[in-house]
Amino acid sequence: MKTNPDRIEEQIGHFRKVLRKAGVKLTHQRLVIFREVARSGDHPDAITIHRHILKKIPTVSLDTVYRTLWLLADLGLITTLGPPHGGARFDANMHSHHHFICTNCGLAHDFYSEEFDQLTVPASVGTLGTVNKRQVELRGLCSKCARKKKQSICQESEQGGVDHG
Amino acid sequence: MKTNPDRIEEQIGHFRKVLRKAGVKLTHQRLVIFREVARSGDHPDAITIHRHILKKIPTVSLDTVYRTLWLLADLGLITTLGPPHGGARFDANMHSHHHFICTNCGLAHDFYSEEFDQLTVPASVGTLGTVNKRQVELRGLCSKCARKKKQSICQESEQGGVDHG
DNA sequence: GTTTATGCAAAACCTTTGCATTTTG
DNA sequence: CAAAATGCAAAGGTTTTGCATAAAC
Repeated sequence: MKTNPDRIEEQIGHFRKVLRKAGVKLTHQRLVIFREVARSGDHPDAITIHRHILKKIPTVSLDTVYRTLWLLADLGLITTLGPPHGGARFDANMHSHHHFICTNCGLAHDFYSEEFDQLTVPASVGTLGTVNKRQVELRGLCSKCARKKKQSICQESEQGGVDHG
Repeated sequence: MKTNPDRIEEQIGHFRKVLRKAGVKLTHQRLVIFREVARSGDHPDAITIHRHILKKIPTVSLDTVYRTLWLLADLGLITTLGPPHGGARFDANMHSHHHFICTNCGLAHDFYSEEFDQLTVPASVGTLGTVNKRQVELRGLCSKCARKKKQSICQESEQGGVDHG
């Protein structure tokens, strides 16, 4: 489960297959961008990825990086951290709680669970730093978006829709 | 544990105390902004908060909302969802995994736990939507930032420092 | 009264979009 | 060769900053 070279090549095989199946062209840029995200274990943002890609393809543009990343996300080859795109979101609930997050519209709903509050921090995490807060993120499709998707298309929702070209 | 009026007034009492203790002025704007974040259970972004505040203080500016939100976060009165500010972050690790997130520098490190992979989704969440992914977020200070804080100030770090005035 | 916060305007970002050119299948 | 992706440049958003005015202690 590490980002070792063998695993990355395995992932790239899958990447090629998914692109072909989706009828999407396999360009050099797309391959290098995907490899970069797969290689780096620290969940970089678009600009960090662009900086790294520039060393391999000096002419690549930032907007290609963005377009590719959202394409890969749409194809299910990568995911994003936190709520789907948009600005910082704030939370005044300082009690131990957890979140259900809709990966389509960004809805974030609190819920409570004594079981989740008491999760034991794995020993391996101790070497990374000090844990102040344990929070479970359950990600999926909220009922509203599920309904809309069923009807036809999920284009609008309370917190803003999702659409990357 | 709901955002009912009583609980909010209780939170506001705490809010006043923390501001006084920190030697920070208690302005009308700050009070209204804090109350708005406390009131809304859906973790709004700055612009959504601003829109709501405008109904109560028609002259409030968006930059005051931002300044206030980050101030409240620094005072520990509110938190942010996901990695601390910055753009979208990408993850090519499609295996079930979990994150340690440094709330200071934004470092996000994967770790694995069979126990965490198998968390039982509470029944109450079923009404919100369909869960595709369960992911635990352990939040705290990474060892690098802890070291820097100890030395003097944590001003710089790999993924960008934190400093809101 | 002094210090601090606000509002304004402008700047600095990050992200997306339209279009001519290049590349892929 | 047709269809699609890239790079460029420009626009669209969001977030931050400097400074005069206004408000809190």
